[in-house]
Amino acid sequence: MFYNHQKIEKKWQKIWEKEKIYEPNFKKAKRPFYNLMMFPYPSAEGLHVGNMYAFTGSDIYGRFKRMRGYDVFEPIGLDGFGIHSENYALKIGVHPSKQAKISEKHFYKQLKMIGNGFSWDEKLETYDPEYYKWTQWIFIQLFKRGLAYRKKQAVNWCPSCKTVLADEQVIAEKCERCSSEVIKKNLEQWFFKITKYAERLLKNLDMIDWSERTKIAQKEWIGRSEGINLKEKVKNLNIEFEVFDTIPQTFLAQTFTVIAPEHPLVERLITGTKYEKSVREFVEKIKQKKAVNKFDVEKESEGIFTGRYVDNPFGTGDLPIWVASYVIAGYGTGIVNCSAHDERDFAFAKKYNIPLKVVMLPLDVDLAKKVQNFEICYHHASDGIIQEPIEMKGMTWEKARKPIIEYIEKKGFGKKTINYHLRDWLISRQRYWGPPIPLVFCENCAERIKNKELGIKNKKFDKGEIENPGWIPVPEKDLPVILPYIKDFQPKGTGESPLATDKKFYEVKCPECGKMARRETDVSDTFLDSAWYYLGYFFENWKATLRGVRQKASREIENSPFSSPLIRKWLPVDMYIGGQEHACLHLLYSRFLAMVFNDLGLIDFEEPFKKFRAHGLLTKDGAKMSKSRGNVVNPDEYIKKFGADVFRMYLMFLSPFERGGDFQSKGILGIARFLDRIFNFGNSFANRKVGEKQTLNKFENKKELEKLFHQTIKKITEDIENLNYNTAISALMILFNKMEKESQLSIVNCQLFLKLLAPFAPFISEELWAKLGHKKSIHLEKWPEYNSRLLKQKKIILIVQVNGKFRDKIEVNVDISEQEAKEIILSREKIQKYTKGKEIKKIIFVPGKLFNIVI
RNA sequence: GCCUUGAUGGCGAAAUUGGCAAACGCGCUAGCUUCAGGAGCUAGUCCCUAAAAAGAUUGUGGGUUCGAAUCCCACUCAAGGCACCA
Repeated sequence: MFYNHQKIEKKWQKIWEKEKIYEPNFKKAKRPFYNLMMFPYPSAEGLHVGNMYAFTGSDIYGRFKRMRGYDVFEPIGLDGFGIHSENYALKIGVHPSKQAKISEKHFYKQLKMIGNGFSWDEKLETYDPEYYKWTQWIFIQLFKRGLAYRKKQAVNWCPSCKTVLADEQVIAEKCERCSSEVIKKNLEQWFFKITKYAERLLKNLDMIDWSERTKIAQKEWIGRSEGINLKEKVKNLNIEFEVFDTIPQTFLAQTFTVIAPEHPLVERLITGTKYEKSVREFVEKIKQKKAVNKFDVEKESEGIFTGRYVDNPFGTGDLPIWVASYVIAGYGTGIVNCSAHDERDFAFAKKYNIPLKVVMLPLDVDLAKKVQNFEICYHHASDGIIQEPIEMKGMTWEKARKPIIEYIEKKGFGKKTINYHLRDWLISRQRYWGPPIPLVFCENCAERIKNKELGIKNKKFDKGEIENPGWIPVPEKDLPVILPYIKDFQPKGTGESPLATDKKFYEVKCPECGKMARRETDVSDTFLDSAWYYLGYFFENWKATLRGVRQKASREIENSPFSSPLIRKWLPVDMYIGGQEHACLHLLYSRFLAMVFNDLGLIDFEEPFKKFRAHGLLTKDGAKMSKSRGNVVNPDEYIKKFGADVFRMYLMFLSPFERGGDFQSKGILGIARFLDRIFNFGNSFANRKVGEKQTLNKFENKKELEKLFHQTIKKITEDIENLNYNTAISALMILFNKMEKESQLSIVNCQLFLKLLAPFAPFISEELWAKLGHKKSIHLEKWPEYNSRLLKQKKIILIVQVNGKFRDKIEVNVDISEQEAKEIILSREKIQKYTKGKEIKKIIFVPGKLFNIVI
């Protein structure tokens, strides 16, 4: 019989949706399981095969958990607000609000095609005003607590997208979205204080069950480094500053100091000296080079002497202060003490003939000579021997660290300090398609705050208002600030959003004092939309459930969107699956916001995703799929031709889910054949009644097959739990190959097999299940249990080795003793061939496994 | 430079975590079939060999062990990430 997948799949999509088999009862659910997959952003015509790969992997896990008795919630939505979708709209010349509706239709259609068990009733879109109302609300909560602030600094600017970007969105100096070279611009922008949470973001990583590589990536991005801040004074000037040093062991080797060109102190150091003009020129030159990011670290380590000295607190001579291109203004204090025990410092000193000093030597005499003669730079050597200070002489570099830090602190030279590489999250964007930042700038209120008029009409200014004078949040009852329709939505490149062209939008009265004010015209970063969406599903549902109807939440702001009892019940997310590329973007931002919500008392957890697994990358002919390479695979054609089940199983059969794989369509026929055979096999049972031969559960006279069934159940159960779908499918094949060869299989065997197949091939298993006469969906059936007693073997194959080489195998009782085995084995001809005339030195016997004769 | 992951037949891969290397699938070869389709069935398919026995073989080189794809050391290559962070 021909398997008409197109007809069958359509039929079941409809039935599933109508009968709501994937909609959990949020209130009554006994064993809630939140199975989340990163929701897609519509930045192209449709989903590509990589998305399908990820969604299928997540869905198999969800279906498995559902059959294991959990109330699984598998939501879906679209991250359709923001630069990703806007860039696509720009490309095809359609207004983003119009394109959003088109994408919605197409994406949801594709997502239905793949056969996932989504809760369609709960879907959400981030551009829905009912959704971004809360994105704005969250912005205001952060503002009020002083976690959002405005600051002018050199920021990443994408000349193609014509907007600023967060550090996390700059990948290898290129824009995360369009791969253009990112440059630096000095602009005033909104930031979220994620650095305040650096330590917590780092520490909590030890408590969550995440893919190790994702955790490592976050750890490195946060970049904690412990060191010491040394106090310094500038000679003949009333200037004091600190320098950060992570390797205080060699602090006495420091012979000069370098300062970043952008450092505000540079001006004060040189004003009125003969160095003034040349240093200023140098600073300008470096700034310009840095702006276009054409700065080669290796080749262009340049500097200039400022004419000033540090009054050395250690009494080892004054340290000349240089401006050096390799110092970063934004890290540590932007000023660094330099020594012969640092490669860059060493090279810099050699280039400009600055004197060096050595305080640590290797044990090797020849090498030590070279170090002393400044021929090589000796650094980061755990076994280097410290020469100074005298108190630590003879200690190794590694061992000296602690006592030297104590020594420095005791002498009052400096203090222990921790620095992080993590920077604050740049949140504003000069684009159209995003949630308007819900703030208003009022000159009058700015004046009042500057004049310390901190309270008016019984209302006090909050922390955010005091720290950002003049900036007043939109009252929560007035949310959302609706994104106006602007025909010419193109980014302007002026440093202002297209919203700044709409007078009606930005001319508002100050919500605080009533005078004329100007609304913020920037929108917020897309990653803010997606940093809380996992909560959004519950928020809307909660409201709908309370009202007993499924409808969107009302416009009124309730106490808090997060106070739903369902959030307490369903969160944090039990299993989150997504791409590794979001390790330092979405996954970091989501954790940060959850911590903030936790601090605000909105939620009772601070880690949103208990378990996270990064799926592998699906490549095409060994290369990443991308439009520029022209190797993007369109899944629709494959689904149309072979069916969703074949496509799902083919993708999962490629390789382990967490490793990713290479899409070479030639193997797909194997899976197509396999499902075809299953379909024919299942149909041969179709005309029997369900009740018939129900008792054949016992597998009479088919001990071997019975055992295989139980082995397979065990294997697949474990494999799915570990996301090893490829070997689970292989186990299904092995079992089915055996079943086909059996002449008298019971309907029970068939049913059992279909259940094991169900998470992988939801349509065909459902179709055959129904043909067997079942009224209830197979996806709501109970997952088969295996009998571990049956798996115990009485007879086993004992492997016989001679000198560790495989020579023979014999079937014996599982509990055979060494002596018994020895007698049998040594009498065998095959073995005698090797042992004849040789002395047996040793016998290694692993019970139930192996017998090794050493001669 | 640093970090992560990986390297096993013609290809995708498997190996109970130190105990029969190559399960399962693709491809290929031969035969049988005929609902000419995305065919099906049977047998074979790591290398050397006419075949068998024996042997060699998991990127390279070394080590630990009765025994290594698996553990340790050094290196090579590939993919991805970070990178002036003192």
